Amino acid sequence: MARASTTSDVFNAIAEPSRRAVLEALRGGEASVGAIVEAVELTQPQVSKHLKVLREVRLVTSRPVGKERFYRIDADGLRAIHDWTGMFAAMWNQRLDRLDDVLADLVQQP
Amino acid sequence: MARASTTSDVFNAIAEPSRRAVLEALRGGEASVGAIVEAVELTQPQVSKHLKVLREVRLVTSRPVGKERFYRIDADGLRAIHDWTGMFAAMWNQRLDRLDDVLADLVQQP
DNA sequence: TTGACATATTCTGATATCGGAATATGATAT
DNA sequence: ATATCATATTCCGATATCAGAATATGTCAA
Repeated sequence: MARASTTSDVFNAIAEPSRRAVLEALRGGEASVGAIVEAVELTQPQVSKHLKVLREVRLVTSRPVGKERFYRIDADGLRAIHDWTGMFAAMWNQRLDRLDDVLADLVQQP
Repeated sequence: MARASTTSDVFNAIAEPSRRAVLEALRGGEASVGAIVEAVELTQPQVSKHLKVLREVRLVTSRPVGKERFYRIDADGLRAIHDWTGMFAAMWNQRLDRLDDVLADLVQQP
């Protein structure tokens, strides 16, 4: 048997650098496929294929608008990975709760 | 071209469920290969091969003790993934709620 | 040195995955 | 209906990756 299919596994889905790039391109919010194609430097079919994988593991959702299709991040799956790596937080020494830092920074800005 | 080699990429290294199992088996601290083989249900050669990958991306280090070899987690690589997923923390629903609470509190306090 | 034990490596075959090119689907407008 | 634009899918060939079996390396003890 070979590796678990990328389709059913969030860890595998983000193992691909291009897919991480797509997710990063969506950090600002919704974007059409065309906008993603411009943001990351990939061809349209490549982006569509990566989006399909991300859709199948529920890392993104899409919404049709005219002939375009807007994608947005559904971050819960990423949170699962964050939590998994967080299991090992006790093994790195400084700054255990980075997320709290982020929240603190946000709060500092009125 | 196919996917980036698992050898040079921490994301790929933990994309494999067996390798995550090995890491989880090491949460308690150092363990010999034999102990890992018993903890996860894999053959010895499989475990050795997965350990090799984990070594190459620096997720584990090893230390010889007699004829055994003890492995331990080097968690910094996991921290990189933790940080990457943390980039999307603002998009987690629960955290957003929490942020809303924090902001509401701020507004309440003059 | 020989034997026993622990771990690592090499080989093989099956499958998954990628990029690229071509093509298909779907929506709107004329 | 047809053209056009946006996106999705299919086909291909090359490569990566896995599990399993066999074998190699290395360490200690008798």
